[in-house]
Amino acid sequence: MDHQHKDGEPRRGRPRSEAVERQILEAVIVLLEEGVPLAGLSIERIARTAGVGKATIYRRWAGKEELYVEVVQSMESPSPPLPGDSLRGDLVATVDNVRLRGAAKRSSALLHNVFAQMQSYPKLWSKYHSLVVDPRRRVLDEVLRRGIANGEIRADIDLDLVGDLLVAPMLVRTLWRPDAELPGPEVAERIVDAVLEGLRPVR
Amino acid sequence: MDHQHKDGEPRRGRPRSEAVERQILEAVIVLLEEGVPLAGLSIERIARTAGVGKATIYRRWAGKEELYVEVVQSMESPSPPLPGDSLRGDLVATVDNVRLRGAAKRSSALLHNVFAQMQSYPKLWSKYHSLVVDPRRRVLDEVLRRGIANGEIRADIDLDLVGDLLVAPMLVRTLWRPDAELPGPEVAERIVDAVLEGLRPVR
Amino acid sequence: MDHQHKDGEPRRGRPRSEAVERQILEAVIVLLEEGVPLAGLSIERIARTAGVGKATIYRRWAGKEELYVEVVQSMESPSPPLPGDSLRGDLVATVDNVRLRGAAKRSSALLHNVFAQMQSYPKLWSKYHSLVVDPRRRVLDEVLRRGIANGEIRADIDLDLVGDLLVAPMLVRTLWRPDAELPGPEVAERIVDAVLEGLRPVR
Amino acid sequence: MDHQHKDGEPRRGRPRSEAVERQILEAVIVLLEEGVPLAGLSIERIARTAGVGKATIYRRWAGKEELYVEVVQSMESPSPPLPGDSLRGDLVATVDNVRLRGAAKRSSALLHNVFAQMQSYPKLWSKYHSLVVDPRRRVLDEVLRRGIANGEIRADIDLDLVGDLLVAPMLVRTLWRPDAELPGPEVAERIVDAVLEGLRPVR
DNA sequence: AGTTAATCGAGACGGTACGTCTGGTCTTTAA
DNA sequence: TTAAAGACCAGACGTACCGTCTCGATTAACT
Repeated sequence: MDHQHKDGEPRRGRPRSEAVERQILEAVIVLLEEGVPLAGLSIERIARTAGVGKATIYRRWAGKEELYVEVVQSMESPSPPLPGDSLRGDLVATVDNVRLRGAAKRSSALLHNVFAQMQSYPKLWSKYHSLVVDPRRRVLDEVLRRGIANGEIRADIDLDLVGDLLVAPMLVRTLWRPDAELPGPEVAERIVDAVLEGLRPVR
Repeated sequence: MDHQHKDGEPRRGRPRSEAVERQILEAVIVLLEEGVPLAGLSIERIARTAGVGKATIYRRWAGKEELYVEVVQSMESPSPPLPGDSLRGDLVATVDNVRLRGAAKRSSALLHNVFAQMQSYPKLWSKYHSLVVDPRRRVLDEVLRRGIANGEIRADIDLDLVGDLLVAPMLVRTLWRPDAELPGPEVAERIVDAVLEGLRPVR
Repeated sequence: MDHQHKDGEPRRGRPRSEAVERQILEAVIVLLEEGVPLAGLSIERIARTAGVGKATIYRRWAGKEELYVEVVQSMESPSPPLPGDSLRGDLVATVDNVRLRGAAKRSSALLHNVFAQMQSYPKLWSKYHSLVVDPRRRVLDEVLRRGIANGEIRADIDLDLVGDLLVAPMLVRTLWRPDAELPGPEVAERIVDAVLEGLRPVR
Repeated sequence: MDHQHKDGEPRRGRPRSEAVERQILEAVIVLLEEGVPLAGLSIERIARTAGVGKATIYRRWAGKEELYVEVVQSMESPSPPLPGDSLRGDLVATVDNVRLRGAAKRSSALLHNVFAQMQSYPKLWSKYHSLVVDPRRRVLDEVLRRGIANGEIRADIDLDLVGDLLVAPMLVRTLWRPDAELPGPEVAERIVDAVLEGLRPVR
């Protein structure tokens, strides 16, 4: 997000304050937590809340949207390590990682909204994908590939599709349900089991 | 959407023009198709494009959002009848119905955006759910229940979860992928087959 | 100042409020009387004081400067009629008319400042000239011409120059002296007498 | 202008660069000559043009206005010596000295503007008076006093008023006329003659 | 030769105003 | 009563300056 300079150059003038950067991100989060609807956020109001000049925000981000990506990024919890004990265990952990947990849960409505808004800005959406979604997807792919190598998963299957089968239900339940009841930790297990076994009755 | 009067009363004065109503909805669609981002739509601009006064819009809808629901609704294709030949056939038809087809495809970016925006307005989101999503879900539930009755699907399964397993991957691919490559008609088949059979190798 | 429409056309839409127009002009005067320096006036502040949206000001005037001309114009006292009894009497009345009197005196600092600022905007300065300065000058010219016709003034003299000889000292004393002691009513008489008689000792 | 230190003290640290001082003054003149309106001058722009940090300007002058006095001062041509041959000759020389000539003419618009602006800042205006206007006025007073002593000018006359009669017309023509046609060298003669002789027809 | 201290260009900082645009409401004339 | 037009208050937009404040790098004079 820092548009300041190509490194190596001597970087002149007063350096940007990191404290100010944190104040701004924090202000956005605080406002959303206070129930201000995303549409009610304005650069002007964010600046007022953060006790910061508008130019100080524009110096760092080109607009609201870029600021939002960074807010979301700053709230993402890092992927926990996989248990590694079994295929099922690894899949459950990976799928569960899609749920909103920890800091990200400070306000589920927050992420709900920020995500929604982000889709209106294709560039940002794809930036978020490459920064947050893709790395997680790669972890999932690796787990699945190991499962195929072990013979635990049929080899004649499209990894990309399977990824969606596992992750999409959790995403939809997390971000799309109007009732906003966030899924609990047992949901990942149920999704993984259903997808692994299929719907056919046990033969 | 019409806030005009309780029916039965004689309704005096100049009647509202239905042509104007169509002009307004059409103007929204035209603007979105021209690539105007949803955030760039304003009542002012819509009125200008439709050749209509702002008040004429406010007289019909309480705001942009309510107008958007009507736009989306006007673009939804009605659910086609199920083939009814087999469980797999009915599931494929139902899942495929989630894809953007026909009029809805006039501009996929359009729906993509309107959906995104809609999530920011919880009331609208739930209204859309009850109008569009829920009826389709009920159709899907019915198909699955018949499958259980036939013995084609195991009975010990949560219908709601299965619904998500089938629909969510299609939704995510349709609305969330940044590359915006819309899924083709074969995707529904692949999803249904994978979910029916599971990931386990054939025994 | 009204940029609205060529008359004759039917003029549609809500008409501009004259009350609002007065509120705006009054707000400028009130602020200046409160001692706000001209440099401290901003459209934003004027709008706030007048209880008016900024756009409402910009709809009428292209900027601060045009607004100022109208303020000055609205404060100009109309030229009083000439006594007509004698050349000297008419000249004294005309020169005295340059002094700040009546409503214009509400705050001498006001005009002092508005004049100063106006000089920075050549277009306005010349507009003010044609609206306010020139008509007065024409009155003065007429008085002088009558004086020449009567034989009370030498005929071999440049009217324009004489105009300056009479008016400039009063202007300079009114607007340029840093001590800001405004000239009293006797000054016009002394200027006229000195200019009429010349500096030469009485022969 | 130098707010640095009471002289005599040892003054440590890097001394101020005189070159920088000249660069700044020159930058102001260059910008004004390029046709930038005075209102378009900003400390930021002056600093940019001079290739200088903003603080370097503020270290020397408290604001734009103080800088302007120094610019004007640096452009004033020193009063030329009086011819001393006759009363009329000395008066013409003195009045002519009010005209913009020589370096001051580099851009008449420049002084025109700087003067105008200066009136908005009473402190500066009076500073300019004591530095530039008053000395000239004292010269004029001396000439007039000598004329009275010689019997060339009537003794019953207010010197201050006469000063204005002579100087004001030239000032007004130089700084106030919207057409900006600067007076030529013959104007001083005509003013002096008219004031000396008066408007009465020759008896 | 090293220290001290004010200077330099650069540019970040919290503010305020700019002139434009939109949101909703209100007020006019015409149909 | 509705329609189109457009004025109205409010307030956000992104830009430009204000005057102050750090930065690292000079540049003397004083140790």
